[in-house]
Order: sequence, then structure tokens, then C-alpha cells
Amino acid sequence: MGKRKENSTNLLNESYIMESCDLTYAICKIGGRWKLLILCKLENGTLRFSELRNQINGITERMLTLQLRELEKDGLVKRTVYAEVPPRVDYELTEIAKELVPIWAKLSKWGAKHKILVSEF
Amino acid sequence: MGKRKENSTNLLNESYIMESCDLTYAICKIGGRWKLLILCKLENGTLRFSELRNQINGITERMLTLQLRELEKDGLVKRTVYAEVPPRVDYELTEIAKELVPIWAKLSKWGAKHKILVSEF
DNA sequence: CCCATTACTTACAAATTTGTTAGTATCATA
DNA sequence: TATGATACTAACAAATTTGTAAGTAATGGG
Repeated sequence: MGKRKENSTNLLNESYIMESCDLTYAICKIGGRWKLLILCKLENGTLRFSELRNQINGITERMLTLQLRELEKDGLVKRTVYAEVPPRVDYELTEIAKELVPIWAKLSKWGAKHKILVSEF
Repeated sequence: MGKRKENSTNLLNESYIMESCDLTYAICKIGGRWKLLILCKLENGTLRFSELRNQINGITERMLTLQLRELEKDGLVKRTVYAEVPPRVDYELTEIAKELVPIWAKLSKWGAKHKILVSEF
């Protein structure tokens, strides 16, 4: 998000892990603080920047921008800019991201169940 | 992993997100740097601390300990200590974690596919 | 008594992520 | 000409995660 240091142990470890484990790779792509919330909001269709901002409690414009940029770079979100003033930018899920939706659904279900189980102990 | 500051915006945001999105909740539970690699190694059965350490390239004992502790606290891994010297500690997936295995498998597949697609552009 | 083994801890430092605050550009409209 | 709306960016600070290096306890074997 800021630039990362090249050749830090940290970065090397991350690279190694992403290479050696497709699962880690997958989850890294959606691992930012707000990414999943953003992706979930987009499940039902296109939204513009301000709509996302308003639907996600607590996110700052900076964070929203950063997370969207990464999602875009990673091919999960498509960004469309309209040449209007005031500006208008739309975001939507890519095909690749849509493939994830049914998997998310299961994970989400697991999360809900697990949340209860753990909080009950 | 170190203790977190109470009442930081960061922590509040995290709490909010975990509450409002089961998916984020789920993924947070497995989001540590080495957690998935650990969980994957345990898919085939019980391993002891040193076996995990040896099978995961680059992990330090500190990190392995920290991640295992969180996985244990979150109910994903079961820790069994034997009263032996030198010490012997076994780790295995819990039932809850095993429920995730088929989901991981799909995510992992997606990751593998996505990795290729993105690197090709 | 000394050493090796195993599964950790501890104190510290570096890297990374996240948050805060204050801008910026553009142009239609008042 | 000043204002407002929208989607950002920039500089900085705080919080959090990750890594480094050096221990520790207990006990069987030499």
C-alpha cells in the first residue's frame, strides 16, 4: 500500500509462501482489511465510489481507494471512469471474482457457525 | 500477536468488520502469514512442533509458536502436550477446521488458476 | 557433572498496514 | 466569480505484524 522494501525477509517469506501454497495466494488477494466488505457490496452489481463509501461504515476515502486499487490490480474488480464532471467512477466484480462467490458463500456460512461456537465456550 | 492497543480506531474498525461480515470473520481466522501453510501441513494428520518447523521453509520458532497459539485459541488446531523429556507436543486440526478442508480445496484451485491468469497479462 | 534435545520465551528492531488531516481538479450552476 | 459535487492524492503518524538473536526448563545418557 505504501511501497514495500525490496529484499526484506518479510517480502521474501511472503513470496515463498504465495508460490508454495495456492491457498495462501488466493487468500492474500482478498486479505486486506476492507477488501471482502467491498467485494460483498459489489456482489449485487455495479456501485460507484461514493456508494461504496456510504455503505461501508468507518472506511476512509484513502482506504477505499487503496483497497480498490489493489483489487483492480489483482483482477478482481473492474473500474470504469466516465468523462463527466463531477467525476463518476463505477466498480464491479470481474468474471474471476464472480467465480469466487459460491466459495465465499460457504466460507461465510462456516464463519457464522464458527463465530457462535467460539463465543460460546 | 503482541498485545493490541485497546480502543484504537484500527481495532474498532476490525471489530466492526468482523461483526458485520461473516466472510471477513472467517478469513481473519486464517489470515496470519503462516497459518494456512500450517493448516495445510496438518491436513494429513497430526504433526509435532519440530515436524512443522522442518516442513515450513523459512518460519522461525517464534512465528510458528505465535501462529499455532492463535489457531488454538480460535479453535482450529488442537494441541496435545506429553509429559516427556525432551518435551513433545502434537498439533492436529479440530473438527471445525476439517469442515473447511473442502472449501480450501476450491479456493486453492481458484488460486492456482488465478495465479496463471494474472501473471500472463 | 556436562551435554544434547525439544518446545518454547523474551526483548528488541524492522517492516508493513492502517488511520488522520488537508488538500486537488473539473465544470455546471447560482 | 464563488460554490458544490465527486473521486481521488499527499504527507505524515500511529498501530500492528513480522523478524532477529539469545535465552530457558527438564531430564536421560555419557
